[in-house]
Amino acid sequence: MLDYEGKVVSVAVRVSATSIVDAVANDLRARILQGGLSTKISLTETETATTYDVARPTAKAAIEKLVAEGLLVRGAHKTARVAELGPDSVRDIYLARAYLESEVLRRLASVRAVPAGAVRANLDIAAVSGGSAMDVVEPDMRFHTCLIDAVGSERISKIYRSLVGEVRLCMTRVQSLNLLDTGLIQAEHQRILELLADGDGQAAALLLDEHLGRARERLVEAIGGTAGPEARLPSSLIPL
Amino acid sequence: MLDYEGKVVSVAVRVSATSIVDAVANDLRARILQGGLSTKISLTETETATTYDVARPTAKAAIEKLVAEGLLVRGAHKTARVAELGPDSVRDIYLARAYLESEVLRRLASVRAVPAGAVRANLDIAAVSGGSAMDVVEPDMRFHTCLIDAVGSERISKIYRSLVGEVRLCMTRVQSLNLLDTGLIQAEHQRILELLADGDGQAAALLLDEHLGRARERLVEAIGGTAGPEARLPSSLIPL
DNA sequence: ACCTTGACGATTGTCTAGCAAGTATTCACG
DNA sequence: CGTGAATACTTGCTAGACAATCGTCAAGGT
Repeated sequence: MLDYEGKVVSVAVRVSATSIVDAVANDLRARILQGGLSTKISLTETETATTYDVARPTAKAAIEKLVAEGLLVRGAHKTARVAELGPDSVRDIYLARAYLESEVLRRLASVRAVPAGAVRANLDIAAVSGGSAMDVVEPDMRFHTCLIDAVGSERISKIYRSLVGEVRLCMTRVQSLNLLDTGLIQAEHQRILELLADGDGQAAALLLDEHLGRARERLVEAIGGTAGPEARLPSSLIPL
Repeated sequence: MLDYEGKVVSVAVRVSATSIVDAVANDLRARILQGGLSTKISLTETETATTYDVARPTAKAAIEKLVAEGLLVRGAHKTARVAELGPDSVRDIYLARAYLESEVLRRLASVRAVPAGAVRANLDIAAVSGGSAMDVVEPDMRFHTCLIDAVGSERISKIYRSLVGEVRLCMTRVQSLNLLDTGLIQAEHQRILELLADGDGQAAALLLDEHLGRARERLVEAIGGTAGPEARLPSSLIPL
């Protein structure tokens, strides 16, 4: 269950000599993001310790790591659970995303920078057009992450990554991910890249606001909240 | 040394029933931000445990908390030290600040929102005009924090607070804080607030970029780097 | 003289064991 | 059926210990 065979062969094939608590935290995070853990079941320290065959302080540290990341929530003397992430949290996460990405687009457009990774990610979105809707999540995330990383700021990238973790967390809550048309996503991404090449940061930021706002309200609706007006399609792209 | 008398009276006067590790982390953070700890001295786990009279895992948790905040750095099996924060780190921190605050100003201007707390903070800056240069740091920080908090996003505020912690950390490295004229700071803040009231987000964002860019390069120069061209005064405000 | 290697101290990572305190559940009783 | 107390469970924290690793430094070989 853990990619860590015993304790003696800590350095065998992998160059990454991750600590035990990191290994536990990583596997736990993967299980959470994959949706294997519901918000109802409780993540006891002793329970996680026994499942991973580690001591309780180690499991405790791993849990606290994930709590700091926002994927788990825990009160004092209370057992940890997977974060709830209701409609208000989703809106807050997407608002923070929009703040970061809007400004990033403006600054990228001011130097007419079109990140190569984003172009490739958008091509990958088109490639999986026929597959499952879940397969589009990864390239979609990669597109936005590449935009953020293009500014070359260590802290901005770190901040965005924590937000992405929460986004993926609330996406696992939605089983049917047919929230958006793949073609629409790809087309809007393409337009954003074009606007970057044109140096029109203002238009790119506005389009991104639309893009994220629609995804946000669709996600809110899928979680159980009431979708806002941003959920509707743009008038120029409504299918006949 | 710790506002926590023994272990039995965990709830005595303070309403804040902080845990022991939080109390240690808070006091440690205060000492770091106050400049009481240099980057040269090493923060050993056992050392911290003995000074605060707690067990080693408790001190370890507190140290790891501060490492996660970015105030301490520590490699594997290596002792923790106060973060170095050279010129490149300072530029990265201020870049992230600028990204967040620029977009915040744009959105605040779009609804012509002028946060009352920011107005008050700027008045406080003018009030301490005759005092020490160190006294202007607190209202200055408060001005910018109020702008961020005005958008009402829990995550954006949290993100910004972590950046502010790092800013204050590298400010403690500079003993002589005569980096900027108090009058200039106050005047630019005032102009930003006016632009918010006018709804001109673009101009507010540009002025903020100048404002932060100048502070950033002055700070870079003060800690040993070579200041960029942003350090100079605006042509309209150069004193005769 | 320089480089490699070995040893040693210091520090961290992890474990075991346990006690105290707080929370949640359950069960008896009115 | 509702309420309060007893109980089990979980967490917060401590003490002690051992292994692994890093840094330094000295000894030895080339």
